[in-house]
Amino acid sequence: MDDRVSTQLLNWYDRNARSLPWRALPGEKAPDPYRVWLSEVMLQQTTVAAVKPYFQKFTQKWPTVQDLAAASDEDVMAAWAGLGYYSRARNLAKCAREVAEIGGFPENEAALLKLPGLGAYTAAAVAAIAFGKRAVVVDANVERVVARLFAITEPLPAARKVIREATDTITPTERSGDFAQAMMDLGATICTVRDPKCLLCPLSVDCRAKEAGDPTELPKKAPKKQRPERLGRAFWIEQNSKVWLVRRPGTGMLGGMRALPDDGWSARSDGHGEPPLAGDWESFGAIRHVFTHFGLTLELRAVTDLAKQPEGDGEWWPIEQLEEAGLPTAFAKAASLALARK
DNA sequence: TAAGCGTGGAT
DNA sequence: TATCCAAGCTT
Repeated sequence: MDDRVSTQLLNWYDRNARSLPWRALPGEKAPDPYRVWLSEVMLQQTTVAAVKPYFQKFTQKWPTVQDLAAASDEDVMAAWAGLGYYSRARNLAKCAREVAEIGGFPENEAALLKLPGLGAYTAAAVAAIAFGKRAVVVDANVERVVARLFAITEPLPAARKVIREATDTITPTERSGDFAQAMMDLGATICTVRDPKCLLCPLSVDCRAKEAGDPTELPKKAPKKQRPERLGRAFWIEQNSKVWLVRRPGTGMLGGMRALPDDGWSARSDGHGEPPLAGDWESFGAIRHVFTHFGLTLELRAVTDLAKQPEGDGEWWPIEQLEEAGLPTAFAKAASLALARK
């Protein structure tokens, strides 16, 4: 049934492919590797809807990988603000410089895998989509489709190896990039987590989960542990219509991003509560934000009458232009508390 | 292998 | 409101 699966799927894709900004239109030549790579990195654990405006912004600002390679870390991080998983932005800039240095993207999967920010999925996807290489592309969509197609009942993540092997058996030699995108489109629009549209599925004839009854039972997943809660404080230090912003350390939580000074909630459990300098601090309320591995209540404390200047690595930022600072969402929410007071 | 790492939309 | 989840990578 292997050939039938890929044939059916590619026929379906020819009629139903989603039109996306980083895709070549049907009949066009292969898409620009830079755009493929950029979109794939942005799409890591991120929805198509969230990526679209960022992809537009980045390709407008930096039309080629050479342009991106020439950009400062600061500008790249600020442009990425709000998209999440900020190590992607750090690696994006690093990768662009490596690629520009060697004169273009490597075309084979093994070489792509060595670039920063490209793991098994992204290296395979770029090799297949941008360079027409046969590669076994497995993302969360493919995991779901394949687990159902082959009725693989072992829970994730342990099932990854078996799922990859099964995907290998149905990946065609020709058009493996289209095949990968077709699998992802199918997973996103037909073979969905809840309420799969089996009546519209080009693979339903071969689907063992459908045959067994309820495809939504697959893939099984290991239970996840509950999310702890933390309490932290951010500090609004204002003077002459400017606010004091710091640059967070290059690695770890929100690494490399501009931020309000805080009391260390990201590096420990609760923050220590101590403001960065002495003064007459006032409470501006609190916001709530949920990260992947903990929930945060973030109190905002403010001082506008400075006894002495803040010290260390930071900058006075015009409050009128706070949008352009590129604050990650938790701090952007906190800042909105201060702005609401004006 | 498991944990750390964001965010917003859907349900 | 709470939970789940998305075109995963790094250490």
